[in-house]
Amino acid sequence: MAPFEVRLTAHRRAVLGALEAAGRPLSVEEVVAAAGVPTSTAYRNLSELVDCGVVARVAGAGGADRHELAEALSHHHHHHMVCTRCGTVSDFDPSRQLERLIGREIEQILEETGFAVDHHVFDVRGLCRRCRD
Amino acid sequence: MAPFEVRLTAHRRAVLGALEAAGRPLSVEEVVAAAGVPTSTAYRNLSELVDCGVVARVAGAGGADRHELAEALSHHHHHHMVCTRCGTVSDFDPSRQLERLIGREIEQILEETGFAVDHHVFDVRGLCRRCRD
DNA sequence: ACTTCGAATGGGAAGCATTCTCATTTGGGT
DNA sequence: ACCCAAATGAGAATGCTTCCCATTCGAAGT
Repeated sequence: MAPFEVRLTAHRRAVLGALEAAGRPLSVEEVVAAAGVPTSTAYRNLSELVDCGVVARVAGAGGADRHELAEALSHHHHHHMVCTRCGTVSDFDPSRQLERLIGREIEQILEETGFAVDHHVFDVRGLCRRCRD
Repeated sequence: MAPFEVRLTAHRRAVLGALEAAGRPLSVEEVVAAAGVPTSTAYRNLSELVDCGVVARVAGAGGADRHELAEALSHHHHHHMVCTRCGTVSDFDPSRQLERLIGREIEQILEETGFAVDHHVFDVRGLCRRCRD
């Protein structure tokens, strides 16, 4: 795999700061702009932070990946609303009931198919309020 | 956007045939191999078929996209199990109860955030039976 | 069958996001 | 202050996908 410990350098602090300030998944381009780090460093640092479990990688609208603070570090478990027009991704909280049901579903999958679920992705795609107008 | 009508040429028939035979989302490489069409044609045809609503594009484990027959043409609504080791994607059926709850959740999202959901993605990621050994 | 013309094809070039390379710099521990 | 592995960053390299464009195909009309 990859290292599970990394130094907390100024760059990485800046990257984490940008993600925290945004409170939503950012594209690499946005991270580069907000954190003021070179592109190659942004990519490398984001990957390392993902490997450490500090940052989560989420699929955006096009092919480009986005990143946000891992759930353990942010405040709660959540899912994503991906705007298929402007590409912006924002978070939303699922209901307790839904999460409970998803948990049960995952157990069933293991039983019935032998597939060991590591984590689930429940994202919705559509148009954000601004892009609907 | 793109054309909503396309000719049903031999190539496109081959592509659709490959997707139908597989019964699971295929990588472009797999489509090229199974349908025996050149890569550029596979990409173009898959995109056109996606635009027509005949084929659905689904995100795989790495950056590479996969394609399968749209739900309207296959047999039922389903979700995906993505193996993070071998990249294979297979389908599974969600319980009625889960789908009902998801529908309700989507209504709430519109009410509370103004985000108009077009469709939802509920995929699980983990290790398939073969890759667990 | 023959013609016609827009649609489809396909090989390669181009475009992007991402990863790799490697010489140089940085920083934590001794 | 010194050492050495870790981090940096500019550009090269990779890999997936889209674009270009000269050629071919095919459905509708004659």
